[in-house]
Amino acid sequence: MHVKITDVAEKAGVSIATVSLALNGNEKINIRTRRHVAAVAKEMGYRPNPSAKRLASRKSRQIGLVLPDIENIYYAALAQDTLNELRMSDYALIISSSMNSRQMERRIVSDMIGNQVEGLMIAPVEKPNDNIEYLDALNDAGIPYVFVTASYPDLEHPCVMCDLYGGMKQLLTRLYDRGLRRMALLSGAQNVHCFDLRDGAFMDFCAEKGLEGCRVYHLDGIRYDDSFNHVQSMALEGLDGILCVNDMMALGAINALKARSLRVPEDIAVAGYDDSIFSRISPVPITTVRQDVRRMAVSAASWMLDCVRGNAPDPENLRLIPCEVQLRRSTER
Amino acid sequence: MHVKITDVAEKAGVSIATVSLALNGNEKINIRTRRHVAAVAKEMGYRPNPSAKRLASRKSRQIGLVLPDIENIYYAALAQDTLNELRMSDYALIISSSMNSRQMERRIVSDMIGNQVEGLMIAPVEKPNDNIEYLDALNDAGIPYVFVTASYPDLEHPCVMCDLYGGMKQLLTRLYDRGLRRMALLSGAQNVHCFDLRDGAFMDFCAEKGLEGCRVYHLDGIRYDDSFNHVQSMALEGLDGILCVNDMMALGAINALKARSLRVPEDIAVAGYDDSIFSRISPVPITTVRQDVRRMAVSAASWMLDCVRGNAPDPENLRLIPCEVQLRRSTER
DNA sequence: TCCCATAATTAAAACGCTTTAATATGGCTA
DNA sequence: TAGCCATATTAAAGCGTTTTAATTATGGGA
Repeated sequence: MHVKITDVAEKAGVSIATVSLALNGNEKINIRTRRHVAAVAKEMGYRPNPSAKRLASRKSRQIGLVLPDIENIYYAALAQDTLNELRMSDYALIISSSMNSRQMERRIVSDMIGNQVEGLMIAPVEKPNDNIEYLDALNDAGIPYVFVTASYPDLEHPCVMCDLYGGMKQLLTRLYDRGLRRMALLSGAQNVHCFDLRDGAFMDFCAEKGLEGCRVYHLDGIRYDDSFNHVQSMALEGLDGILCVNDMMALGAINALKARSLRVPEDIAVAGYDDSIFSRISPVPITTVRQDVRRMAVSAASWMLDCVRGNAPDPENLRLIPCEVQLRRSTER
Repeated sequence: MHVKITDVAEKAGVSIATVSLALNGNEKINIRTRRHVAAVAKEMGYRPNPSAKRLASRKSRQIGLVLPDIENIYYAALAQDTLNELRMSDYALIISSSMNSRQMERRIVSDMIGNQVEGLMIAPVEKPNDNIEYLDALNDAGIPYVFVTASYPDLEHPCVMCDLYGGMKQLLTRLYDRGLRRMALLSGAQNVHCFDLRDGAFMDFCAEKGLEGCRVYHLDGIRYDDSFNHVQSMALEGLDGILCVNDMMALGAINALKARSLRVPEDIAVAGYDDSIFSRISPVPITTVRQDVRRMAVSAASWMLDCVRGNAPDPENLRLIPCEVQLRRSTER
């Protein structure tokens, strides 16, 4: 039914060892033999059985990507970019999504280990203090991993992420220059690194400048409704700016402010984060901070490929990726 | 290093055949032995090598999902739902995205075949008239497939999708009842089934009601900018409604109308499709048609699982899934 | 006690590839 | 001409399971 290596060997008049070596481009095999074998294989439509290949070579040729939420536009972009990055390699990408559940994340990682991925790229739901168990499992199994969209300097894991702290600082500087003095940050759950970083930048900045009355709100969720509902009922006295950890939330804030008959940016400025489509479709274009997701994907994938291929991974790939402020009308006063 | 079946067999005091059969729940093995083996395996942390398993049983235990664009919220939802649906099965889902390129789609399908998926779920970029080549390949390889979010009655392929035609008809009926008589439909490229269906419903409806001056525009893309730019420059005389094939485009239309100092819905009504987040975050909540993506994913996955498991697939799963109109303010006059 | 049917277990043959150590070939040198 | 060496090829031993046919218990009836 299916053509296998023995068929190719027979037709090409060589041994299966030669076919295998030739097809894998082994230099030991005479170049003319290699070409001949390749031609015969192609003619016969030979496709090596991946399971057999994996078993014999003890490599799964698979890399896992664990996402918190594939329906989040940001992670979807990460998935697409990673897919593209690995497409030309001989590694397949196995994508999974935990729906923001730590428990699910653990199960997924466990399944990935069971499925013998050679490496794992993890965009963690939370700072993995109590996830360490699965890191142990990864270490025990000798599976290289890299955190994406997260960074844990204190835990010394390989991480690639954008400089959220720096991005927030830059944004604040620009807003400060525009005269904003009392701002609120609508953030996500505490102890989630990507929020903690921006919370920290916010508080540090306010402390540096001696700004009073600035405040961080930790919302339960980071969707449109979460910020909309919150802004609808929050105390706004004296506030001249609302920052959000993503653009969709910023849009929620804008719409809630409008519902309260407040104008953006005249009465109050609003800024988002990520430079996603939401910042551009807003009735008032939203000032935001651009994250270079593509570059993040490329760095993480390159690092991962180095690891699984046994090359010395380039530490350059683990460097923080700078963010860039995009000023738009929502903060022009 | 890694514990394998021989280790378990030795420790349990049985043969590897017994271990294999026991672990796979074969009734031939005494229930006590099964339990004993299971206990030993668990204690030793035994995880069968998936490659060996796949090779020996000649099953890859993998199902592929080919998407046109994973960054599109609609397909991302489909991916998540499918992932969830297969999670409890013993099949892994391999997700890939073609970035709306037919060529890429072909390559992906080819790679999936090479990777020996047992079944394929395809959300095709275009009506597969010239894709038939890869369908041949699938048939030759005996790989069952099902189209999702697409339906080709004339080609007689298994398909699961929402009733886009019916949904559009329902929407038009509601709008007609509200007095709309001259409408424009902003659609996507021709010969893409999911657009063709709605275009057809639109034209059929207009013909039935004898509406003059209704018109379908085939835009190059179906993103925000595509509709925004189009509406910015299109002739609006006498038009009382603009329909779009998704909510993001409807939002683009609304914003473009606003830029032209036209009010929605007072001056002109706007409707979208999908009932996505965009219809709710709009300054004017958008009337739309809800597609039950989850149900579509469940149906497709169930059908696929039946196929790969060798069960007779339930034709019920291939039935058109009804759509539901969501009336919102953008069409209230 | 013996036999036989039945239940439970196992030996051994795949599965289709990789990889290593060994073999064959054919100059070239001494 | 024998001996070497470099190059090219191959035999054969895995890799860790599943699966089938064969073997070995088990126990109830004659």
